[in-house]
Amino acid sequence: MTASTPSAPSDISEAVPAALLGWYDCHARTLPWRAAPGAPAPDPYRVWLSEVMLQQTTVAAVKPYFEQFTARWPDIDALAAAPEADVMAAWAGLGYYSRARNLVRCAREVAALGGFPATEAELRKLPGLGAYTAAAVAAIAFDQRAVVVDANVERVVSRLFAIAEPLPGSRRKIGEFAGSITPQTRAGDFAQAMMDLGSGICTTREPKCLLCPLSSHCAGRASGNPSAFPVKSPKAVKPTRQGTAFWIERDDAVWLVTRQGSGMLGGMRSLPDDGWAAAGDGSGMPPMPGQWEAAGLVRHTFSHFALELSVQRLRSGAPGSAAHPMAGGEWWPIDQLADAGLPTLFAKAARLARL
DNA sequence: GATCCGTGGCT
DNA sequence: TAGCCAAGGAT
Repeated sequence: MTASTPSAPSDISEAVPAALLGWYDCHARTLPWRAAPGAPAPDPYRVWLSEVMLQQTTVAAVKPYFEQFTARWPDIDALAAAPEADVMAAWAGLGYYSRARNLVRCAREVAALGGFPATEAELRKLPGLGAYTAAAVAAIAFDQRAVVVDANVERVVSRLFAIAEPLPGSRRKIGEFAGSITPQTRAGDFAQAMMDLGSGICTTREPKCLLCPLSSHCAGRASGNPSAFPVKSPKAVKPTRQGTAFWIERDDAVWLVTRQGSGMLGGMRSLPDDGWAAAGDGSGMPPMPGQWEAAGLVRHTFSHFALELSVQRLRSGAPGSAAHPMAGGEWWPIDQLADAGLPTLFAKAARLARL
């Protein structure tokens, strides 16, 4: 490294982090899981929990869940001791439910270890921690120098260096450029500063270059059209599937099942259905004979397909007149349905059936 | 590398 | 408003 004055660094690998951290010191967002710029690192448990919740999920959606989780399970030992079903129900509505299953597994592993490992490589071995989350926790909770690359960083770096190669093929190149501007110190602040910049300034549409601390270094801005970066491959169109869900009611209770496996909504409580998740085109066959009535249609869009869910309702008459219609479920009091932890699709279906 | 896996906010 | 997309991970 050639000589350069700290006040006016000439090399981009020094100028960019210096400018970004200076901006962050004044403009950092205040978030429930975050320490102030320059402050000691926060509790690794809270950093980890927030990072998992924030995977593909907006800050606005995460905030209430983070508050509820930390109030109910204030530390790793409390979460490790929680029944998995309670955690799944508490996660309901947040989506990507494999995160909740891995959250419980991870909590139990970490509790058995006596605490979180403090290195990126060890963190990476834990369930639910991929390259991004391991780097983020290492940097934010343990002040380890780690190259943290999420969608924000991909966007900022793609613009800063005007990377023409489209995602996802450009990931390796983006990682190398990100590494070139990641400082040796203040790793956590740098990572969070990149995310704040990507979230509030270097936004997907109409980036606010006039407010950007990196604008003078930005090749994307110099190109005249920073919004053109990152270049992305066209995405596939979502097919539409049809399915049917069944509202079976008796004695002010409804029959709920718990979904098996790790597929769609795996491990979550739900209404019985006709297998649309696996079959792609549900048979519509009810699980038992009776006077079924159409309660309506729910339209719901998942990550990779849209669903038109027909909701069929059966009010089976005299209380206690029949045995359970199926094995593997439970009668749930309808006035306590909010506590069942139904994923959003089935919460919509239940709302329809109760009208 | 490609595919599967949710949801809600924003424009 | 209908589409776009967000602090990704597992397989």
